Amino acid sequence: MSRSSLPNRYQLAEFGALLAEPARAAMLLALMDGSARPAGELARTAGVGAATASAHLKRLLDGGLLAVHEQGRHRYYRLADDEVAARLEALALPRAPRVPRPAGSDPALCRARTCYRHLAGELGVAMCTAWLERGWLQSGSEGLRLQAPAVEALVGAGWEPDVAGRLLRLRGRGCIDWTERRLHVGGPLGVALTDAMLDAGWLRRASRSRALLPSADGLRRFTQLGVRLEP
Amino acid sequence: MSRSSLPNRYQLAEFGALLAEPARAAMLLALMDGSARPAGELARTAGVGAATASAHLKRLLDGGLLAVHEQGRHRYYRLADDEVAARLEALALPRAPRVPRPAGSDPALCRARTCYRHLAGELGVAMCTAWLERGWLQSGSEGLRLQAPAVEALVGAGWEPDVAGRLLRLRGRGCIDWTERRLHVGGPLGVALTDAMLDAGWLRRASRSRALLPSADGLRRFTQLGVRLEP
DNA sequence: CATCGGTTTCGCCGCGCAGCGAAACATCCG
DNA sequence: CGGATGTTTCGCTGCGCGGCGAAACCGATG
Repeated sequence: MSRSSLPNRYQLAEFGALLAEPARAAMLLALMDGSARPAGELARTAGVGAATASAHLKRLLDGGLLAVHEQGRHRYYRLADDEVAARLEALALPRAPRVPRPAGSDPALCRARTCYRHLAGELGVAMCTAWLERGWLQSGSEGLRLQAPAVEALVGAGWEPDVAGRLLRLRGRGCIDWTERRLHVGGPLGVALTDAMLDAGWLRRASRSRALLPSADGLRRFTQLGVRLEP
Repeated sequence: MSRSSLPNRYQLAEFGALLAEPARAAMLLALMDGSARPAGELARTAGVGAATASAHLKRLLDGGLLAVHEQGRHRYYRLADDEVAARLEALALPRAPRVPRPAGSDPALCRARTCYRHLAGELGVAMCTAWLERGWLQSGSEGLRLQAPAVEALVGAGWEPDVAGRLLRLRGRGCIDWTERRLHVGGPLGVALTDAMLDAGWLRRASRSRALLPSADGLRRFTQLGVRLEP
């Protein structure tokens, strides 16, 4: 049991090499808030092509800095663990104990966020739970389907009937939220629902993060539709 | 005043690139104890040629990770500041507040050490101070010269007369100790004195560090010669 | 003053790797 | 099923840079 475990020259060099490329550094920084992001988004963030990004992500994965979560045709990359995040933070802030997460991305402060274009976070989970409970969502062999009473309620809340009606033909997929570890509505249905909520002004995208901010009117509407946020 | 200063991708990549080469990583690790080492020694430690090492040291210097202290024809490199050391330690130990310095190199525990082949550290400073005070060392325009009474005392302490006598022809140079910030005897005289003390068994080299361990007999001899170590 | 030893500069070689486009592969969609 | 989208693999090109030997530079040495 050695008291202090300084890395040897090769371990240190290997870690440094992983940071040494601006594209990789950009990817790591983008993931510092604990989010999991698909390869394509990281490629755009880093400013490189998809092929290049894939190679970088493979290196970071092999190097143990990233973990991957496969979901359909997407591959969500995130930092491997808190230790990696702590190392990266240490490079920036030599003496500070821990840097607080950016407010917009802190799971405790961010009640809603996008999970690749559909609503997730606390609000997404609450909506899924409530609608399953009252039968507005039905889970079948092909996934989640929205039911007619939900459409009526949405039209009653001001949505265009054709927009709401189209939702009946879309399938949803149960998606486990990273931070909540509970189910929410993904798939085409989840995306369409989220897009419609954005159009209706119930939600607003935060500028540079994946956070979604419910408006005051949106919160009222959600309450009307049976979706309650715990205080 | 931004509250948390995460580096941008280029700063992070630049720092990583400096670590990315095993030779550079070895140099940095060798300097983690706060020591200042000449370029040649670092080249040997890293296992590369002098030319290659010089290029690496230049990069580390330009990158702000090292500082250099020119002393005659030697160039002593050390970590630029505590912040750099803290960063490197953080890479190894994500959560530990600070790693204690290796015992052998801790200035508080190491009473004597070599400053490029001559005696430095607490013991070196004490010897220089005492001998200047009692006139055994004289500071002239050409540097430090040992005086006859010192030679007599050394012969009385068991040194060969010709070994001790040769010291009269050698010049010493006042050398500021890094950790003590006080004068000690460097130059040919300092080296010859140190070599003779090693031969006489007053000092012993520590295996893998620059520490010098005075023997029990050595401590007695130093006391006889007017050199007192503060407790 | 001639010499020696430590260090840096210069010139060259060769490897590693980042970047892209094209193509292959997988998944999802209506 | 056929088209669309996200991702990885493959092949290729070019740059960056680590390595060394030779030579230049400088201070120290006797």
